[in-house]
Amino acid sequence: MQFSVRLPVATHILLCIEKFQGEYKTTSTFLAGSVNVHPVIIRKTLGQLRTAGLVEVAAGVGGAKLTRSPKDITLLDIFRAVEEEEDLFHFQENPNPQCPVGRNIHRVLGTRLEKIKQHMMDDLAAITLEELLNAVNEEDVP
Amino acid sequence: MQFSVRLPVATHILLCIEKFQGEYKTTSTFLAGSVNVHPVIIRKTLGQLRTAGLVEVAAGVGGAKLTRSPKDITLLDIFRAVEEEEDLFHFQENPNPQCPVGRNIHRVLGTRLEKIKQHMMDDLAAITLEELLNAVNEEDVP
DNA sequence: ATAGATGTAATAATATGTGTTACAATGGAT
DNA sequence: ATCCATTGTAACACATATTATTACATCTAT
Repeated sequence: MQFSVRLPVATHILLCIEKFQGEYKTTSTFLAGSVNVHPVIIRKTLGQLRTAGLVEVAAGVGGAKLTRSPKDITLLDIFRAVEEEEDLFHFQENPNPQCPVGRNIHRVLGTRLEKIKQHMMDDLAAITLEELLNAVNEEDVP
Repeated sequence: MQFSVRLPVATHILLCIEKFQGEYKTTSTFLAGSVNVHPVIIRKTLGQLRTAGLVEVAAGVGGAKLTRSPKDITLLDIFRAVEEEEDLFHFQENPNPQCPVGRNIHRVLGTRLEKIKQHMMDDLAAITLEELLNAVNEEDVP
């Protein structure tokens, strides 16, 4: 079980938008060429990023740009833009309320798993697009 | 995107095995009654827990028991027993190596996501079956 | 031997993720 | 005003993962 490719792809898109700003028009086809997915996937993802307020996309003319500085965009912003807000783990719906384990498992285990998810969110929030962009620029191994 | 019901179900199973040890024979049908899933799901999950060395199952006669104390079984043990070992996020296979973002994204983002997964594993390792069992016993709200 | 139980394969139904085609709508360029 | 590259979005196809269920061979205390 793993999270989908959407966070990595969305992050890739945002990095390209910022890196190539002014140099190339970052159309869905251009971005698709870097990420290596179908342009429609790019457009769908850009749509989610636009809904989340992270990018502005020029309808008609084409191209996208960030709405704010890369230092103010975190992986958590991107994660929330492309993933549903839900529990980290799926719980069995109707455990037996006659059983002391059954009637307590969701609360007892759920609260603890909730905290783990919160840690994950905190970790994602600590990584900015700027940090990733710097790493790409400084550690580039052509 | 969320993890499957397997970790919660496996944890439920282990809690029941320990809680009802000596009182009831914890067969797949008995456990299925508490978890509210099909007995075959229980048997498959018990199979994974047995492979991981967490339980012994009495073939033929029926019933299961833990191989060690609940304080020595963590959620990480259970997680590893029922989930594949893989990256937390799925990466796009072939990003464009001509693009500075494309040829660095996997390493730059991957190493950071790897750390987040490690934190999650550490969090899971910090929660023991004993802690959960105590919580079930002490906070039981019938 | 029998009865109840496990181990496991096979199948089905459902959901999710990803790729693709198609096309209306947009908006600058001419 | 028209053209054309582009976006936005629906529709569909396909693969994979998850969960439920049936079936049955195997096991073991009695």
